[in-house]
Amino acid sequence: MTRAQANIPSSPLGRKITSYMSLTDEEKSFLNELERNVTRHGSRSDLLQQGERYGCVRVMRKGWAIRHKALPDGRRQVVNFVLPGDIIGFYCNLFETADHGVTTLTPAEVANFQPERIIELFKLFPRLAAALAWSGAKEEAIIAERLLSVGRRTALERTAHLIVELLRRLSIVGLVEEGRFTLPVTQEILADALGLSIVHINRTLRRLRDIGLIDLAGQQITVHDVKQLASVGQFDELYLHLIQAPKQLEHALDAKSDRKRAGD
Amino acid sequence: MTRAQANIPSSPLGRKITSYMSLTDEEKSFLNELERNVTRHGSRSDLLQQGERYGCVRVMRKGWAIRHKALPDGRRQVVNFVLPGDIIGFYCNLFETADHGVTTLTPAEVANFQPERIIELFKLFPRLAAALAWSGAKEEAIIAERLLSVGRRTALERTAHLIVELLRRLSIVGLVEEGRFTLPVTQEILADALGLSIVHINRTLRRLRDIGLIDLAGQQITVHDVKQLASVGQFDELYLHLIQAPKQLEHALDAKSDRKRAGD
DNA sequence: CGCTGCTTTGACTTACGTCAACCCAAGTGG
DNA sequence: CCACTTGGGTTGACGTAAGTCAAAGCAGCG
Repeated sequence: MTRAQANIPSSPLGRKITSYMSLTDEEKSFLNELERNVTRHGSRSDLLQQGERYGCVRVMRKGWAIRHKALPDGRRQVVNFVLPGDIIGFYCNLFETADHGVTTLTPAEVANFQPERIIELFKLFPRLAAALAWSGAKEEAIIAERLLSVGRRTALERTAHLIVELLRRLSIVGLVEEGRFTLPVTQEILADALGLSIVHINRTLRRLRDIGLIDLAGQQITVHDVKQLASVGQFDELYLHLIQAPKQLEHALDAKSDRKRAGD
Repeated sequence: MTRAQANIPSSPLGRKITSYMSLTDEEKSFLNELERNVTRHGSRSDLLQQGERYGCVRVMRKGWAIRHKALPDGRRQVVNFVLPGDIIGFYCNLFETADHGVTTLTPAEVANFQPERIIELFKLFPRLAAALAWSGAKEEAIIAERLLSVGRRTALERTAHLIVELLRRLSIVGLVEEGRFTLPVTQEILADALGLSIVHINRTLRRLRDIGLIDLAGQQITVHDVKQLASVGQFDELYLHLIQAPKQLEHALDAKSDRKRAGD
């Protein structure tokens, strides 16, 4: 790996981490190296099936996917959306078998690497390990917030909340323009994400349109007034933990990792 | 720290990890050291309040607690139950502020340590770091399963499912005897955990009693036929990931950590 | 041009929520 | 020792948000 390549993290994962923590060259090149093996997948293809043995760790480079769980009789719950830059069940890879499936919603570009490399990462780059742990914690926070939605918010609130969440998450990776973004999702999938029936989601979206909060044209959704939509969904920024620097992390790691970084 | 002390992990956390991965003396004593500072709390006391800055990392030694999120208008969702041996929002401690609260349900004994020590742990004991990551992943899996419950299971199924989950989780730490265990929980809390109203939980429990699947006497609950209750709740062992050894983890860490462990 | 997969809408059903009592046990204080 | 409160549990009557069923519209596509 060349030095030049190492300096600019070309990996979405690297870019994501860089956004809240500065990386050493060694770390960057390790990440780039990790994401070297990229595969392409069609729309609606299973990257992982519930009950299957885990294969490799994956990072979403382009496209959308969902993590979902199903009951024996077919009822299904979408646990989370996998957006560009997201890791696909990072920790889950430590498990023997998958307790959920992962399916693409669009054609997707995915980076793959062996789980052993995670262990390697834990040993060689504790800062990266901690950063990824942080990232995993954010995922948990998102799922917990969805649980709050499904358990305690009304259909209208839930739907509004999800739209704002996606808007915010997509903004970070630069996929929103003036409140407009692509939502490559059928109403069935929205229903499964929000614990509603397909018919009810339809009516709820219609209501949001009628109120004038959103516009839907095919897969393009436009949010006219984020503030208002957020307030309908009782959206509280807190859980996304977008605040750039987890100071504690940065501090502690910088201060004491000088030994390891002496070579730079 | 004495050598003798180091050999037997007296910490619940240590015991938990030992159950699926053998620890070196160094690792054990580090864990024991971590849990040295123990505090006691009354029933119904907040260990952490939503919106508050995180203080320290906590491990539940004795007693129950809940992690919960609330909406501005008071509606509340219990995200998870914290049982003896559980870490309280391990990763969350990397965040600036808490997006959820933690409240004890019983008098509790809690071990506390500074978040910096996690960083230390990441640097000095990658195996422990990975083990804790695994443990965090299990927590995420539990929350995801609860999301499936709240989103897609009926009230009866949900309730049955939760009871079986608690039964299984408590068995691991030896708190179940012949299908009987203490459930230090009001119906209001059950309702908030399952996204139901308090009245409806009451009727649902009654139904479970009428069918003869459970017995409730005060805070003692007895499960007569776990198999049947599990089938009512569409309970699938998979998500708890109780399978002892995460082989991959154990393997990878053992094989390559010889350098570090040379001293033993 | 007739699939097939998705959305939309109306009519009706139902699981679950709300309201409002009443019960019971465990304090607690006069 | 007994009133009185307080926090929970239990039950009935009734309301409603959301589900189900069913049919019709509407692309895209071989």
